[in-house]
Amino acid sequence: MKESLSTIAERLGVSVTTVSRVLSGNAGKYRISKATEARIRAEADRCNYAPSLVAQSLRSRQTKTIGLLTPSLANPYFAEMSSVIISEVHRRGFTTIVIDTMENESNFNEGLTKLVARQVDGIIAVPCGQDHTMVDGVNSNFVPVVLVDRYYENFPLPYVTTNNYKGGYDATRLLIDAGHRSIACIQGVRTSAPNNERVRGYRDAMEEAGLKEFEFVAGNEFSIQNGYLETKLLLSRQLKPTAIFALSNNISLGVIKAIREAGLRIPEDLSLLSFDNYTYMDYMEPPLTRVGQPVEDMAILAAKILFDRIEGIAPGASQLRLSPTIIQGASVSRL
Amino acid sequence: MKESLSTIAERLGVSVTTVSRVLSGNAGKYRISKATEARIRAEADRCNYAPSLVAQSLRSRQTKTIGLLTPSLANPYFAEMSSVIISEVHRRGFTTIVIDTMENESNFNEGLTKLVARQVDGIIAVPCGQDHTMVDGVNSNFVPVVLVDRYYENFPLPYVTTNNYKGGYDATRLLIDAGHRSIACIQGVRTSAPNNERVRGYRDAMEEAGLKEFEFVAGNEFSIQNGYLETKLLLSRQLKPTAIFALSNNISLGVIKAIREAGLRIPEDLSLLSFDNYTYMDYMEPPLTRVGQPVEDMAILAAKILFDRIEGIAPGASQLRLSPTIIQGASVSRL
DNA sequence: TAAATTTGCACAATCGTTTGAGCGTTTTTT
DNA sequence: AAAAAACGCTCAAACGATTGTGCAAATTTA
Repeated sequence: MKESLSTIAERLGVSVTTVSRVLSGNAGKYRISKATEARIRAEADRCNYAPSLVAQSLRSRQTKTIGLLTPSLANPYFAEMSSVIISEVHRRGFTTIVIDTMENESNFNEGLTKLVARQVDGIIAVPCGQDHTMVDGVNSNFVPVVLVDRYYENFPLPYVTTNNYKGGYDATRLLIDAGHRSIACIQGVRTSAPNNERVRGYRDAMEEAGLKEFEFVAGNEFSIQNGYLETKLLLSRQLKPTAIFALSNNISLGVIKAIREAGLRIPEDLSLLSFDNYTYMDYMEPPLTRVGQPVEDMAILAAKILFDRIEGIAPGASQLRLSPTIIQGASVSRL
Repeated sequence: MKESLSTIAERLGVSVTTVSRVLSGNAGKYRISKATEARIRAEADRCNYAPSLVAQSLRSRQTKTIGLLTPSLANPYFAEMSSVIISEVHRRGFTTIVIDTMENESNFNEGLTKLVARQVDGIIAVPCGQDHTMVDGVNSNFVPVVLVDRYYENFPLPYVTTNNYKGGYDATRLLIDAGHRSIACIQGVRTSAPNNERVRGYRDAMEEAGLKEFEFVAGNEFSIQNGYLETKLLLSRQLKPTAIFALSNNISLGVIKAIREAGLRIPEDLSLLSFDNYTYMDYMEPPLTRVGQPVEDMAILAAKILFDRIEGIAPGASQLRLSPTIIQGASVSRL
C-alpha cells in the first residue's frame, strides 16, 4: 500500500541508498548513472512514491512544522490572524499545528509541551496569563518562540504587537475632541499587556485634557458578557458617561446589547468607540467607529521573525509595535 | 539538551528497553523491579523527559494527528467550525494540522498530498471543486476522510452537512408566507452540493406556490463581491424583486452594500433573508433573518465519525444531514 | 602492461522508540 | 539436591529516511 525507499529498491534490485540519492536530487553528487537514475525515477513515479515526513523528521531533526497557539479561533480577530499566519507558513513549505488555548493559561502551557514533544521547528503564540517561565524555557532550550498580540513586559522574548498605547490614546483623544468629557473605559484581561497599554493611553489622554476626575475603568475579560455586564452597571450609576471606550470587538457587542436593552440609542444617547476592526462592523447599527489593528502585517512579521530565527539569521529588532488605524464609523456623536 | 531514552539509560546503567518499558507503563508486564522502576521514574522526572512523538510515530505508524482542510479561516462560518473540530480532536489526545485551501481545488489536492506524506491518522475536509478522484484515492488507500459541509453527490464518501434543501425550502416559504412573490436568489459556487440543494429548495418552494415565473437565480461565488455585483445587476432590472434570498453570510454582506448604495432600505424597500448564522448578524442594521446551520453539531459529528473509523469501528450511517434553524431578525417585511 | 584514476554503487550507522525473544540468576517445587 | 518456575533484565530488529565510507569494476594514464 504505502511505498518506501526499500520497496522501490527491492523491485529494482538496487540499494536503498541509491534510491534515496536519486530521489533527493543528489544523483550527480554521488555519481549515479543516468540509466539507473531514469529507472528509479520512472518507478517512483509509477508507484506514486512520496517520502515519509515522519522518517525524514526523525533523521533530520527538522519537522517542517510550526505550532500556533491561539486563544480562540471563534474570535474573528484571532481567526484572521491565524489565517494569515497559516498561509505565510505554507508559503515557506511548512505546515501549521493549531492549538486553541481557550484563553486558559494551563491549556497554553500544556499546548507548549505538546508542541515541543512533536518537535516543531518554531512556535508562534498569543500567550495567556503572566507567567513566562514555561515559554521562556521552551524558547531558550528547545525551539524559537515568537509572540503576537500579547507579550510579557520587560522580558526579552520577541514579539509583534500593535502600538496599543497609541491606540488607546488616539481613541480617547477622538472622543475628547468630539466634546466628550465623561468617558468610561471597559477593559479586558488585566494581565494582558496590550490591555494595560490601551488603558494607559486612555488615562494619559484624559489627564492631559484635564479630565482626570472623569476617568473610569472597569471590566476584566475580552468577552461579550463582560461588555454587557459592565455596561449594565455603568448605566445604573448616578453619573452616566456620554461615551464608552470598549477595548475589544467582543466587549463592544456586549456594550451594544446592554445599551439597546436600556432603550438608548447609539450615538444619540451614548457614543461608542471600539478596539479591533472587522468587516461586519461596517454593517452594524450604527457602523462602529474603531481602532483597527494591523492584523495582517503583524502576522506576516511574526512569521518572518520566526523563520529568520529558524534559519539562524539573527533578527534586528524583535520587539515590534505597529501603529493602529482609526476607522470612522457613526457611533460617536459630537457634543 | 534534548533527553532521550538512551541518555537516561546510560546515566542509570540500564538498557534502553527497560527505560522504555517503565515509562510507557509496562513495567509490571515485563517484570521490572520496583526499585529499578522508581530509579527510572525519578530520573525521567528530574531531567524532564518527554518521548519524541516523531520516533513514536515512525515506530507505531500512528501520528496522533488529524488534518483539517478548510476553505478559509477568515470566514466566520469555517472559523467556528474549525474551532470546534480542533477542540474535539484535542479532547481525544490528538492534534490538528490546519490547511487553508483558499477555495482552490489545486490547493485542496496539494493539501491532501501533504497530509498523506505526514501520515496523519485521519482527515476532515471541506472539499473544493467536483473532482473526487484524489480524495477518494486517499480515503480508500491511505487514511480515512470525512467531509463536512460540502460533499460529492451520489458518491460513497462519509459526510456531515446541513439539510440544505430544507434550509432553502423553509427560507423561501418564509418569504412567500410574508407575501413576497418576486424573490431573487443569489447563489454561491455552482459546483457545491450544498449550494445546489439550497437552490433546489428555493425552486421547489417557488413552484409549489405557483411562482415559477418569478424564479430567478444568479451568482457564482460565496463572496461579498458576488453578492454586491449580483445585487447591482438585480436592482437595474425592469422587474425588481421584493426580496432577496442570499445563500451565504458573505453574499449577504455584498447584498446589503449594494442596497445601501442604491439608497434603499431593508426591509422597507427590499427584504433580505440570509443563509448562515453569526453573532454579528444580531447587531446589524437591521438584524438579519437567517437560516442557521448547526455548525457545532456538524463538527462534533464529523470528528466522531472520523475517530470511529480510525478506531476501526464501523460507523452506522455516515452520510448525515442535520436540520437548519430559522433565526428571526428584522430584515423581512410583510407585504 | 602495470599503476592510477574514475565510475557506479552498496554497507552500515544513525535518528528515538517499541517489542518479541532470550538468557542468566534466584526462588520455589518435588 | 535436582528440576522447574519465576524473576529481572538485555539483545537486536524494526519503522523509513540520510550519509560518510568503502570497494569492486571499468577506464585512463604512464
